[in-house]
Amino acid sequence: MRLSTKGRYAVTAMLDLALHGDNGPLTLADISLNQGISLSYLEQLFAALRSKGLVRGIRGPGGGYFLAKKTKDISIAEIICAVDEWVEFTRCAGRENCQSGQRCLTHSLWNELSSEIFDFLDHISLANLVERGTQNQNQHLSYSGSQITSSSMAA
Amino acid sequence: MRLSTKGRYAVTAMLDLALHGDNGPLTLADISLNQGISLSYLEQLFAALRSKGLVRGIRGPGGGYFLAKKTKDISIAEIICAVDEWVEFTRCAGRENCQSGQRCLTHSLWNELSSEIFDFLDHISLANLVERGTQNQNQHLSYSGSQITSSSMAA
DNA sequence: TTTTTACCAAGTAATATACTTGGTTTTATA
DNA sequence: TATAAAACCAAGTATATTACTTGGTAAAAA
Repeated sequence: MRLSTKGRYAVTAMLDLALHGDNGPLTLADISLNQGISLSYLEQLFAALRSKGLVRGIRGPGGGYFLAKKTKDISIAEIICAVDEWVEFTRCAGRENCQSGQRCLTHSLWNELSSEIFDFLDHISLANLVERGTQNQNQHLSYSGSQITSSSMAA
Repeated sequence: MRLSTKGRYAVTAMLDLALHGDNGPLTLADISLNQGISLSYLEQLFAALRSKGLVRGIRGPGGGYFLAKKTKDISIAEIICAVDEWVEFTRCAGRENCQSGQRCLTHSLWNELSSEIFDFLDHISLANLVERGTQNQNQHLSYSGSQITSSSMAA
């Protein structure tokens, strides 16, 4: 998987868009100023976000970008995937030089962990983050994913 | 934050070590063969893992590496941090050109999300992954972190 | 004393990141 | 209708990171 600064830029920009709310479209120049990201780099990120149907762009004066979906329907995973692409690796699929089993086992375990991280990020929406910002400071984000306790895993 | 292929290599190698269990130390040459990672690159990764007290190396014939702690006491976050270093960004700390508030808000929201991801990975241990491997296939990993439901966040 | 291993340092090639330059459309508005 | 503001697009470049290479030294078992 990947999840580095590029995805962070995208999430930060999308958050900016979400916080701006319904005050008309927000220009990339504004986001560039707000977040300290170069305009052209934002253009590239937003080309990806647009192609994935996460934002809509309006040309001409008074134009800009706004979210193409409700904030509750946009997950962090979606945003990161749009710009970073979530790679599934080690698809050794049992054949080839994986006869020992050991290799395949670590691979499949990593793949599970990878998709678990995906699920985690997929269950946090932009709306969650925004709501979090408009409330008091001492709460934490939630993970409302598969409700499995640690006891269900131990032994 | 960062969490790219380098961290994946480290986690995969540590998993290999964990699965190997108590059958004496495992050589980097073995891991290199098992996981398809270059020996010298592994050496670099293990130098970091060793300096963080996650593994111990034994020199000479019959030597190799073994885990320096119990698998239940080694979290995925620890492993990734050892090789990838977890960066805290956007420490604009309220001053400078953050008067608008908007910028600081997105920054602090991202920082919260970042530490939430850290907590998530910090609550998954090597033991969890290994146990997962020795059981049947249809279970999922658990996140036994802060038990907050989504309802506690919504409005 | 030979071999096997960890350990170490200084490189390099390939790739990804973040940015730059120089455009073209579209569209509101003066 | 001309101008300017914006999205949109393509092709570059500098920097940093990733993954690997080379060529060692040090420790310890046989």
